[in-house]
Amino acid sequence: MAEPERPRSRKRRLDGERSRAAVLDAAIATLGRQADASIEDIAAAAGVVRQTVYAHYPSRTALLTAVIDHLTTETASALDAIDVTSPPPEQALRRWLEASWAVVERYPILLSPVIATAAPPADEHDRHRPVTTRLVDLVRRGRRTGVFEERHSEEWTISAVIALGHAAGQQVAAGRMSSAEAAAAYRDSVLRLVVKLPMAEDD
Amino acid sequence: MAEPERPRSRKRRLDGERSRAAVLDAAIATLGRQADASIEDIAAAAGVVRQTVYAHYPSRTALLTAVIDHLTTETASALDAIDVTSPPPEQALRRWLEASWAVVERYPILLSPVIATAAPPADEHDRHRPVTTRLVDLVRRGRRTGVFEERHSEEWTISAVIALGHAAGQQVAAGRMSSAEAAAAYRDSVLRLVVKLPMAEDD
DNA sequence: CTTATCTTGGACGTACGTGTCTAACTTAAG
DNA sequence: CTTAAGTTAGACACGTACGTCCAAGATAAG
Repeated sequence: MAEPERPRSRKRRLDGERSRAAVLDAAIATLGRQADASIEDIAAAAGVVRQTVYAHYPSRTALLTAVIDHLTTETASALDAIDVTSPPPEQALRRWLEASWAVVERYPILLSPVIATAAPPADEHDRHRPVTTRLVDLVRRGRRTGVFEERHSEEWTISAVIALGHAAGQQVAAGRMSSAEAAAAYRDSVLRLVVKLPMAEDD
Repeated sequence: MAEPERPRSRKRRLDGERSRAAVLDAAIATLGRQADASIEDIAAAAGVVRQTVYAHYPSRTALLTAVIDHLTTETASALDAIDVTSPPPEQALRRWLEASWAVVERYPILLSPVIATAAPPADEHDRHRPVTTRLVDLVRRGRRTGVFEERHSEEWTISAVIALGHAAGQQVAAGRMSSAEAAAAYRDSVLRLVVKLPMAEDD
């Protein structure tokens, strides 16, 4: 965390940083396709050799951690770019859905069990919590203001939104829907599920 | 399929069949919790030793196939018990949801990637298709009769229903919702998503 | 150009899961 | 009780992935 990145030695080659980034990208892409990909697979995808991976990341766990950290940072900044707190909840939700879909499309690994399962030893059980945090706040606000459905628990709403995101991502991955179709279906479905209807229905 | 189960040898011990069933049950339970459980794990859960598993199932793949076959049969018969073709689509969907939730609750492995991933070599890519087939037919009928939403593709509806089932199952598994809560949330959410609203909204 | 960094190839040890075999034992079936 | 079915313990071969070490070659930095 508090690492000043002190250039203590006189020579540092940007050569190294490039291959380090290549390995990280390859890990994200490869693990997104195959959650149990080996270091060998990742190295091949990065165009390097297994030992080079270990030169930058001491262990598989370390690489996994780096992947998750990178994704968390990227996602957080992508979601920070949108304002989700001031617009009316429905509008904010639309923006959140659009932004998060874009991120998921760029990093399909986010929908893979790699992230959830990769909790090393006794780390936080939800590393990607910083991402859903904004959604949680948004849902709470929508409920407080009376424009979001409150029939079921808040957590159910969150998990339903995530689950529909998974479904949309899988449709695209399976080639059964275009990215635009999936995005629209995802958006419409979530809104239909979350936003309270104009007139109250019976039970 | 057409195996007369001929008692060709003079002695057959029901002892064997009991442990065979124990292994199968243990495999279903264990793989439901941990998709990559070893034969050792399954054997331990069954109260036997690894070699005993191999005495009944020649390979891991064979065991997996047996698990899937068993689940397919069980699920099919559970869903055959309900009539999903004659009642009005919404009512039929309610029944389908209730029945399929009961099955999923009994066999959490159905929501695990074990089933989808376990396609051996060039087998059907969807072994559990016989289960969703009924849902597909039901959704088609509801669309034709004009009571189900047609805004997005049929396949999206199916995959959304499955995805919400996953979400509900995970909530229960994580202890965040009771089984009854999850069932209700699942049912309500699917209906809200699938059934056309009384009055057409704008775009 | 010199030097330290980086990558590479080769080899090695370890751990784990699969699948097979065999001999000894328990136990249900006749 | 006798016999064959079934389970067990032990050992083995095999493959795969992880992680480490080292020496040689390529290359960017000064």
